[in-house]
Amino acid sequence: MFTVSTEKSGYHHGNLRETLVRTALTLLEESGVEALSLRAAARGAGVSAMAPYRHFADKAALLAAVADQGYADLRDRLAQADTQADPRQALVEQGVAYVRFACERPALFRLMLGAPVADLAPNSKKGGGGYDILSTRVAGLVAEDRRDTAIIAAWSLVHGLACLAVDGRLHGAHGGPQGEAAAPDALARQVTSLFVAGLPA
Amino acid sequence: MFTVSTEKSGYHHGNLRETLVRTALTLLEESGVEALSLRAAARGAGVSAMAPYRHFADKAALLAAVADQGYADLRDRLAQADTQADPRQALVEQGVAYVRFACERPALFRLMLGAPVADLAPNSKKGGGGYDILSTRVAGLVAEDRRDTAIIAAWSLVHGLACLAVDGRLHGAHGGPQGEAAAPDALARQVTSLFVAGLPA
DNA sequence: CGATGAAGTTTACTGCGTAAACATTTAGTC
DNA sequence: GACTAAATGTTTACGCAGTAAACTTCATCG
Repeated sequence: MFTVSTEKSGYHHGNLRETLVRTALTLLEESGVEALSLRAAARGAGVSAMAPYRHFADKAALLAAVADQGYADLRDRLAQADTQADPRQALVEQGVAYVRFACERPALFRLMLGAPVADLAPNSKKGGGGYDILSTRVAGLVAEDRRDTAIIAAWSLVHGLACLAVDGRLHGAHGGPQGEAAAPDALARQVTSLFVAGLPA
Repeated sequence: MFTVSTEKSGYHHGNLRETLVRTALTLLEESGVEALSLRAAARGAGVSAMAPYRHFADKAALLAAVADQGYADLRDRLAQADTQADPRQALVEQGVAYVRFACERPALFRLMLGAPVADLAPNSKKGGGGYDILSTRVAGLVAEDRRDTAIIAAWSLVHGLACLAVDGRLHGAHGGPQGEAAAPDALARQVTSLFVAGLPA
């Protein structure tokens, strides 16, 4: 039997894999993607530059592991937001939660839902990250023949708003002189409300 | 007066800046972002590795120049799509054009509308890339008090769908056994139609 | 106790972005 | 036409990145 020792014993770290993922996530969120390198993660974990290769095939594999953390988090948030009496209200709250997640953790959000980094993240596609929570909620709101379209539309709407907000494309040439855009939270609520209101029963 | 000689004369290239942008765009679209380096662009232009620095402050500046090409292209496509009698139809066509652009030139689309690369691209924000075309069309469809919301919603919707399609997140756990997702074109039409239909007059 | 294999280290190679110093050409002036 | 300055390319060099290969340490099992 093997004990997954959490101690470090000088030479052997004991818990490198998890430490690397944690370090990488911190690096990502505090200094951006461009600061996230295998070597930097190794440094942060107090280990030699090549050590990560004992736990990850390559950089993409580490990124995938970090992304997976994010999928679980996002899923939790959506599930939390979905606890509303009114189904339409629940959908709106999911949208707000999605956008809020993106704005609070932009680099992680981009890693998770931007250009695919590897096929190694189990939850990277439609099935993960709480997609089912969103789609179930939408499915309960529209007739079966428009169900698929409505689900994709709902996801597209909040995903698009999240991307635009995260990438700073909602400020500039809008209303006011210097276009002080509304907080993404509020925007998410308005936009998803508009969408939900227009949804055919 | 100065003649912008298009000839190359051995040592002096004569037209390096434009050649670099063209080469970079080709590299980007044929081999992806990761293949697009200053050095690769220089190689493609048949010039030394440092030559690009005479025309671009850094890599970000070159990327910004490439992106600007894309903004003009996208703008043209939206303008073209907007030539429809029925204003709602015109909006739908704009959405389809937006998504089609993204799917046909995914790497360029990501460069243009993904994580901002520099503030050097004149059209990178809301004001460029045909944002005004979309927003004008939407503005004509809804009452003034919901105008701003509707504009952002419309952009979010098509932008989100474009991102999801480009990043391959519309396949997988959907309808069919292996989820043969509908063509993004068709999806775009369905989704934007649904949105337009639900828009309050 | 000694072998085995997992986990870490060192060394090395290539490509990248960038800075600095140098070389070549073109343009503009006497 | 020769002289000079500015623009444009080139060479050299540095540090950092990802990764491959060979070596080292150590915990475990027979």
